[in-house]
Amino acid sequence: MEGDIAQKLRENGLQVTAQRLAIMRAVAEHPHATADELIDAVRAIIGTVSKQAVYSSLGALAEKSLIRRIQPAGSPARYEDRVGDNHHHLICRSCGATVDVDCVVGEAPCLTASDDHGFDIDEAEIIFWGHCPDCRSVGA
Amino acid sequence: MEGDIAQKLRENGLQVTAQRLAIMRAVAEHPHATADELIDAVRAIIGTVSKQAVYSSLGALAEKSLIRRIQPAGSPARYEDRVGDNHHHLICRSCGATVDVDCVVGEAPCLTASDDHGFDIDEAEIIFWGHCPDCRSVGA
DNA sequence: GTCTAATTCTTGACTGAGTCCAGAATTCAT
DNA sequence: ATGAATTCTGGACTCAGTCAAGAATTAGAC
Repeated sequence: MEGDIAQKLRENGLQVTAQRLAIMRAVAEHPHATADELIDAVRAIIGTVSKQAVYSSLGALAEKSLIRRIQPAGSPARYEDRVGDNHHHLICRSCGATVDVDCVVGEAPCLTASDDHGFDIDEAEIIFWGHCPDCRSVGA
Repeated sequence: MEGDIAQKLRENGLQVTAQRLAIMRAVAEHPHATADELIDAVRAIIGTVSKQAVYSSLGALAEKSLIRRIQPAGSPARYEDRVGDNHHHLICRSCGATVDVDCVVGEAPCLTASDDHGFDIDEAEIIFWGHCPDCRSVGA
């Protein structure tokens, strides 16, 4: 429901705007999409948006953990809907395909570093790199 | 020894050039440096290099696993010397400080995904995000 | 419903990191 | 020494993302 989203925005002190609702919808409908792809998706929903509105909303939403941002090496940032369940990602080196992978040890295991060097760690980001079945068969 | 490096290059089918030797030295002397910082470091060693030479050499060296490239979100790529020992990184969200962390479970544990989706996985990249002691005390 | 302050959006210029290209210079096997 | 292959130089260019100023929208107070 659109209402749910509006409420989540309000709960986090964010104003409810047509752009943000559309962005949330676009992210939900296009998991792992880039900002550029989301701009197109949002335009398909409400006609027009500025690049800036999308970037700043994605930033605000990510900050409030309503969405999650992942930045794989060699690729622009991607956004997803699925938050709060410590899952990781598996990315194809040749085609960039991105899939979700549940956490190896079940319960946020890797969240603990062997030595935290005095840091206050709040997130562990894990990316598995490899080649997807399609690209392997092509010999990439 | 410079000779060791030259030999490693040859073993991997790469030609030995002044630029590459200097790049290897620069990476060794500046762990976690960005390409830009390395360009400066290389210039300090051999006087001049083109940006391109550095980028392409870093690429070739990383491909042969003579160095490792890490690409933290929101920061340019960084390079390091320490390869082959499955260690991870801990990065400060505010100042970008990067430190090495040994693997949590000792022996490349996270290298196994719960479900590989048919992918041929060759690397697991783990980045811990948080705030370093300095930035915490400043209240960042 | 109206008003006002704060937040958000638009437009467009701009930066930073990295890539592409063509020609010149080096390396290295013979 | 010689020639083929690799690597380097320099500069234009792309792509992702940021900055800034003013216009528009939102939401709480009346």
